[in-house]
Amino acid sequence: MSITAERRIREKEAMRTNILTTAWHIVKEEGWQSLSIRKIADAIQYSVPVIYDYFENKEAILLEFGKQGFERVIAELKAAKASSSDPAEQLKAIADAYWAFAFANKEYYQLMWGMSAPSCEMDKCMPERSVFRDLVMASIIEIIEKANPGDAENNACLKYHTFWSILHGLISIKMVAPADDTEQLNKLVLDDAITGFIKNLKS
Amino acid sequence: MSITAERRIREKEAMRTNILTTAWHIVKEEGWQSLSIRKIADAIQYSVPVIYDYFENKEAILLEFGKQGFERVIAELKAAKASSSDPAEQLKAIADAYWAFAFANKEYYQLMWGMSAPSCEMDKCMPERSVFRDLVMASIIEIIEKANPGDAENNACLKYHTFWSILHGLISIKMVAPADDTEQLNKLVLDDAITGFIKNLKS
DNA sequence: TACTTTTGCTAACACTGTTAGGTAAAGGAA
DNA sequence: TTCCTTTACCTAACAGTGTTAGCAAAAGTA
Repeated sequence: MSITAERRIREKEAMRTNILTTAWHIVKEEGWQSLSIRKIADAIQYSVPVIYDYFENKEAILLEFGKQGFERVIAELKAAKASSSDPAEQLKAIADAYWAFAFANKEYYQLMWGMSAPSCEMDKCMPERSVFRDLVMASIIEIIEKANPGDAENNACLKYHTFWSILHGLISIKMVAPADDTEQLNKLVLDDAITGFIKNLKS
Repeated sequence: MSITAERRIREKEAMRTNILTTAWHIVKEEGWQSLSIRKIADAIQYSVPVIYDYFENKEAILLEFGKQGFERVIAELKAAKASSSDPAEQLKAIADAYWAFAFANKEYYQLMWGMSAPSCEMDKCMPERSVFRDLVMASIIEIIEKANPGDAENNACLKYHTFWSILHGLISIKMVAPADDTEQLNKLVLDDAITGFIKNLKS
């Protein structure tokens, strides 16, 4: 490969990330609803069709952000799990990390869980979501089984589903209808549930 | 009021409901994303601006459906509560009714909880959602307190939040990423939680 | 009959996502 | 350097979207 070809690949990559970061700025300031190809083109000072040299269509851009979101939250959940070896602490850390991610990056969360604009088609094009689910499920079930070694396998599965639906439920309720006085209450709900999952702990 | 004026009011009302039912058909067949004023106008065989004589804008139409959705689900939850006097049965009936409503009317549920197209602005224009929340909260807390007369008031509130976040969490997870093998598991999660809320029952 | 209100339309504006087709620059080969 | 091909980029357009201005015809009222 010639020297110029390398530079051109580099430039192409730079343009791609330029488009993405510019789009992200727009979304952060105006929300998913008002992200448009023309706004991106204006912001990067190129004409509209240039965008289509780097992304097949608008959905491809959204998909890229969806991927990013899942990658980031997976990383943070792994870190949270690794922050302790005590099952209850691990579950609390995971809940905290997921909660923090959701509200520090509402745009990601909205996109990932279909709470933004054109997310109906997101389903098929989002293997990341399935990967995320399986990963989280396995990880949490492992924690719960470690804490309750005598339990049947079904039981851990049940507790995982309960844990995860509480977490996701609290977050998505708060995200769609924010009420300011439920902060402590929500923490309490989670803590209560977690200690419930662990109360058969051997030690 | 003259006789013709009565008829004209009646006709105006008929046109309004015609617009709404036509829009509902479109949504049922093609989803929220592809509901447009022009499609409605085509379907009712009128020109586009006629729609604006009956609704201020598109959002007003969506809002009307949102209102409808909340009214219906409130009615069904009331019926569910009235179907028994045993607290555990009441909670189960409520969970069942809410679950059934969500999946029998996905379009309503998506609109009501911001899982469709232009729902970001829905917040301000949706007192129905607050009314619904307060009503359900009071109703469920009453059931839980009846079952656990010795408990502190806080405890019932906690249990309500847990119950509702599990219910909403399970539903919205299943709605955005449908997995077919979780039907029984989800029921089990709910039943388990409910018996947990009631286990201090006096009788 | 004359006047007013309502009803409904055509046409347009300002946006969307997307693409066809052309131009000029850049890269590689002789 | 010259020729050719590829890439980069643009203008202009198409088919949609929500929304509105302005006009013609019908209906109601006096």
